Amino acid sequence: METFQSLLAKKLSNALKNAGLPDAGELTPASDPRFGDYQTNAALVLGKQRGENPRVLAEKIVARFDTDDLCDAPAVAGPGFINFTLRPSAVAEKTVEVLRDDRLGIAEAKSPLRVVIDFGSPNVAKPMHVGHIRSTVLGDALARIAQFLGHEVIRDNHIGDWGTQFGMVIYGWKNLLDRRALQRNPLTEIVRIYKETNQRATSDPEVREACRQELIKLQAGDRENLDIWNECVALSMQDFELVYKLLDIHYDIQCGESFYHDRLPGVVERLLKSGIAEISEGAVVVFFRDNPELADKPLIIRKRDGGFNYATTDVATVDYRIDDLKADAIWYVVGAPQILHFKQIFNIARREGYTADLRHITFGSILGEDRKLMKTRSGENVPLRDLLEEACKRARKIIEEKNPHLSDDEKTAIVQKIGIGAVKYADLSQYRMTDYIFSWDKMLSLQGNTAPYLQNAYVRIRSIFRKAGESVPKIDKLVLADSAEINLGKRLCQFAETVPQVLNDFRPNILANYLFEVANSFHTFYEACPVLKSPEPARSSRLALCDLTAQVLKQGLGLLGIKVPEKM
RNA sequence: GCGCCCGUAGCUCAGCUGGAUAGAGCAACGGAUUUCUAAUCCGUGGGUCGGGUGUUCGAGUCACCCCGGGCGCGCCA
Repeated sequence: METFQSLLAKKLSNALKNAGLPDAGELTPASDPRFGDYQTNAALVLGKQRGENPRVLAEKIVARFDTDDLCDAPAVAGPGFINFTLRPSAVAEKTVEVLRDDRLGIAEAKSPLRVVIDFGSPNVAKPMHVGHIRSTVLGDALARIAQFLGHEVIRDNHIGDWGTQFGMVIYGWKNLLDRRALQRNPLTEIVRIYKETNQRATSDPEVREACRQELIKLQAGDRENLDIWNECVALSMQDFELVYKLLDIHYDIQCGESFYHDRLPGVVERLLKSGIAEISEGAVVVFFRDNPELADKPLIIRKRDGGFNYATTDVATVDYRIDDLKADAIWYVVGAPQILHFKQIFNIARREGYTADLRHITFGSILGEDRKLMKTRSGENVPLRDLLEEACKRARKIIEEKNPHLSDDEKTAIVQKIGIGAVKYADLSQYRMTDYIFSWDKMLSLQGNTAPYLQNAYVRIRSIFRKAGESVPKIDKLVLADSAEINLGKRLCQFAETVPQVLNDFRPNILANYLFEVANSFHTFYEACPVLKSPEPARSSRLALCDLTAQVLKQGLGLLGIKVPEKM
């Protein structure tokens, strides 16, 4: 199925050829409804290239443009733009086409990639907190979208399960552990012993040294320490799973840092051998002398004491993902503070001859109402599970107010979709690089660009079908007369143009904003155009529009990892 | 010192590769409901796009310099 955009672009290309001109500029949705539905700046670009009057060129192009019932005669406007307005009949036909397509018009990628997406990556022995929302939710949405577009996605949870923190955890386990507390709430107890050990270590050099020894024993394969480590990892994973279940997130593989442990010596040897790394002040270091930006920022891959670090693991991770998993691309959904680190890692990968497409997909922070990093009142990280439960609690309160007659079971199911959806949407509807201020009232509001507003549009449609008591009519012809109908139809046809755009720059907010516009157009239509009370053929047409709107909302939100309720 | 990100309406934010008179939502004000979920819709007011210089037919967008905020830069992850 072809979108209006690509149909028009082809026609434009033909017109240019017939006018003896090369392809130029671009054909995009109109910047303003006054200018029609699509516009091209081809004549402006060509005018500049050839030193000719753009308006004259535009006229020449328009004269050779075959509209073919698709749109009205293109109009030349302003400095030389060409504007296209779709004919309602063409919109009606395309809408039917989209309705019959189980992909809602969205084409699969021409050259599918195998892409590893690295997102989430919580640390063992620490509960997941707000800091993990963005990576997790953004990574999951990108994975869903890439997968839907036909890419082969491998979702990888790069868990922090092998850091220096284990020296302290093991020391705490051996000296401070309360077994009963561990049974009651495992992660809380592990965090407690970790924190307490950390405190002791800062003030007491002997404790610090003891922790170091525990870490060395662990890394040397000491049985007792390995057992403790294994148990901590398992308990932490159980805790992560609870959150993933709430968020409806799954991973294909969970290769944490420990997975790469025994590959690290080989990595360092290889880099030394190839001359990419060298020994400096007793450590093994990679310099980036020919890169002005990195010239004064070397990267240590083996410490003076022989230990490996984060950077070593990340080099090994690139190896595994490309050599073993055969990835064409790796997307790292990791916060902006690590930009430098990934530049270094990617630079090494290129020097080693890897050609895979490596992307660091960065994002900003979540701030509290005070515009500082979001923390609890006591200054701690807000546990993610608490936050999600709070979201559901608040959603329940609203539902009970608005729709008290729902059964308890119904409410519970709805509340999860609304509460979790609100948290996810608040994140995804905003450009990922901007820090955003976390506000319960805003994200759960029924007005504005929020998940509940979009979900409500869906619910209203479902309500119409319940009321009608009939299944969706199979239609082969739509009649679009009212401007609200035509606008909605156009909007729905744009779904296929919007979704692929997200991956241009990894911006799910493009899809979120589109869905908001769909819901807006639908509500306008809903006010202006009665559905069930209309005579045929309007009634069937409108039912079909409703049906397609519901499908686009459900599919679109689904691609963002957000569910829709039938009632709310 | 070097580098990265951000700065757009009172508030929260869109504006991908430079395109026409800069847009939403909230808040404010004014309307609409015998109607499929008013949980909505329609309308009004609101801007030196942090400041400046430059590049060009055209700059919120690109380059350079400032201002303000955040972050990162050999032995943490």
